[in-house]
Amino acid sequence: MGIYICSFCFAFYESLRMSLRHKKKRVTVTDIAKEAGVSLKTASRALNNSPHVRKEKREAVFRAAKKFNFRPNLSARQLASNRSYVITHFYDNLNTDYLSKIYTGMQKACHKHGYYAVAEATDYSRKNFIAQTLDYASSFNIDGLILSPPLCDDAKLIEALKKQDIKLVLISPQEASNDDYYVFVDEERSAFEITEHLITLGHENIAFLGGLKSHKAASDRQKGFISAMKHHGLNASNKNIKSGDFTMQSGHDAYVDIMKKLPEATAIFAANDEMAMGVIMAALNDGKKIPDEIAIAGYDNIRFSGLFWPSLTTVSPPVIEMANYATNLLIRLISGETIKNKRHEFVSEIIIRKSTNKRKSS
Amino acid sequence: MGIYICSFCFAFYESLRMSLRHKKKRVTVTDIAKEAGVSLKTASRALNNSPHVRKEKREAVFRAAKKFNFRPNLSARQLASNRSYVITHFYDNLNTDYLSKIYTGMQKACHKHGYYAVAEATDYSRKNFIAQTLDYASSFNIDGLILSPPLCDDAKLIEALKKQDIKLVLISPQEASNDDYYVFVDEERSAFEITEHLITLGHENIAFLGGLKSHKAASDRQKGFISAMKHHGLNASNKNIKSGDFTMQSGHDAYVDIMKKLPEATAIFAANDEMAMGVIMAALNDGKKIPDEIAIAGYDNIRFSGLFWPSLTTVSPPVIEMANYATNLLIRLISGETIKNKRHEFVSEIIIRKSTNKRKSS
DNA sequence: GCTTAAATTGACAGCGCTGTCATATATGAG
DNA sequence: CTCATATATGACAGCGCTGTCAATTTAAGC
Repeated sequence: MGIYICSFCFAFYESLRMSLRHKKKRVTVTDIAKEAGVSLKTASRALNNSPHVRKEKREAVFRAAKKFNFRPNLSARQLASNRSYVITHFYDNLNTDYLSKIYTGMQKACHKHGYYAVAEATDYSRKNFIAQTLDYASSFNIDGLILSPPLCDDAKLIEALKKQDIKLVLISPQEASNDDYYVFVDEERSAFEITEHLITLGHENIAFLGGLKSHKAASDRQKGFISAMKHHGLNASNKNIKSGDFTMQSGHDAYVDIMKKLPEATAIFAANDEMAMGVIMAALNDGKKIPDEIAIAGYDNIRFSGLFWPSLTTVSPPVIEMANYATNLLIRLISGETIKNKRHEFVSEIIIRKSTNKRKSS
Repeated sequence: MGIYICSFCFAFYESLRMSLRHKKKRVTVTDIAKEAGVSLKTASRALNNSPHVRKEKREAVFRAAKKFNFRPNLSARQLASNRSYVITHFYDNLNTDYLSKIYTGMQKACHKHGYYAVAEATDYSRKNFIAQTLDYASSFNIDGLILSPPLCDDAKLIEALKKQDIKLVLISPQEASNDDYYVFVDEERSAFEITEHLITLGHENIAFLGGLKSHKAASDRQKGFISAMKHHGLNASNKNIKSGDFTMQSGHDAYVDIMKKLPEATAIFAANDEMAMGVIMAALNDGKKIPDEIAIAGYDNIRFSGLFWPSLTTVSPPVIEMANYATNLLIRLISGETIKNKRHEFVSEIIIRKSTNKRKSS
């Protein structure tokens, strides 16, 4: 006769052992398969939306999964399929606002497909930057990468990643090659629209404050401004086009300059919100009432532009949606789907706040 | 005789097959073990810093790992050890600046220990918020959670997570129980110091602009202000203590109020940067020179405070370091280490910029 | 030297899933 | 009804690692 252990004690011992090992009982595909009366593999197929499963069995599997509140174990899936289910956003950018929005968009898409979203800061200026990036990608066995400016414009990096067979989707590249997948936003159009908004309000002498020349977005915004002005028979020349460096300070300085050379200006459109805020501060300091004496518009819709006083009329690029789309696209690429449209265009929203108003006839 | 396949063709076929299956050749622990002349398990132990490995063998293993540029496969590790190696930051907060800093700090710590950092937005107002959070944690098999305000103050949530045996570390909880692990920063001390900075500059009539009463940080900052004033024999009463709601607009309004009731004020210390910026704007609008006619200090060091014009003297809480420490602590907890100090205090840095200066004797 | 305890090591199973490939079943053409 | 073809299903191995536990080596004590 063996040793007798009462079932209660045994259960107690087991539960103690379990709790010590921190193992929670997991529901596995096998459990689901048993419940649904199919094989392990069929259950797996059903759960992965394979088309080769008969309707009744598929439904039985989903019923069982729901009943047991089944969650696939990602680690096992990763190991078996030799994929990481990790999508990384590589960035080198201090704009936390922008980064957070990208992350939010990625998350949304990743969550839906059982992927992990990871954001990874890189030091672009580092010597062996590309080698380190590749090293990282292979060590974490990254399935796909989202690249935002400025990294998405590094042709060498992109080439190296492609060679490693890592799927890529770019966000707002300055220029993309024909075989790049990317999302972008029509800057020129939005700049046109917000300029038109100012014109509709009755402004005729509008100054534009541009950004760095090397920055494609800045020159697109300038193009939009110019064409809106011309379209309405208004002047757009050196006299009312200035340029700054995207900082608040440069917005401040530009205001002073504009008021000296174009004192009749009743509106200023700055190519980014920070400069617009600099303009606002200089204008307030100058004793001008905003928006009654001077209307001010920005671009980007940074978080602060809504909190500012007065709140800023600006252009809001749909960064979250872009990142979400890009990530969905990336997941489809990873899954081996063939994709017709390698690029997708987004349109920004014009957000009208308190810094612009009808021109008061003086 | 079998079928003859020339080795060249075979190699070609293999490489084609590999590339089609997207399988890169992986270096595994087995390879390392062979190279180092030890068993698989000993190599595994060495790589995991187990103390039960002789020095020579440990070194041989590390040499081999280095030679082959070995990276452990996290999925396999996760699966075998029933841990996810994922640490998640749950948040419900719109302040992207703060979130990014926390993420950066987590990343640093996670990277060092082979963990993934994940940030997960939650909707705190949702009805079944706690159930959903638990569901998420179990589905992703999360090892540990970082909680920041306001989630770190939800006693019910914390209790539910603890019951699930999920390790927790809190960042800046309003009040923590004795068995919580958390990091925090001494707000009162920093408020004291920055007030003292203003006093040292010669200011005597200093106004304090507080925040929401319910916010512990705000009342700590106010305490620091009061004790610094008293310590230097200066007045701190209803006359020079106002309160706002942390918005720029409320800073603006408070300035107007202060100048009406305390026109002799030469310095204003606001309990957060946004209100300080509102104060600056109102002061500029009022024709005051900053910092010569009025000095202004804030609190938080949000990204914008350095870009503002004039740049803002403020208190910079070491959020990145706090998150990094919290994550390291969490990893130690997960590893089963017993920890003596459940709490860790941080001290903020006072950042002196252009918005404060010596009081000009009028 | 021998004995005993402690430290070190290795063999092996198995985590939960997917890929492969062989088998079973359904469908359609004649 | 038969055979060929397409579709659906399941058995099984194995991804790379860690936990368990037994075997081996080393150190310590006398």
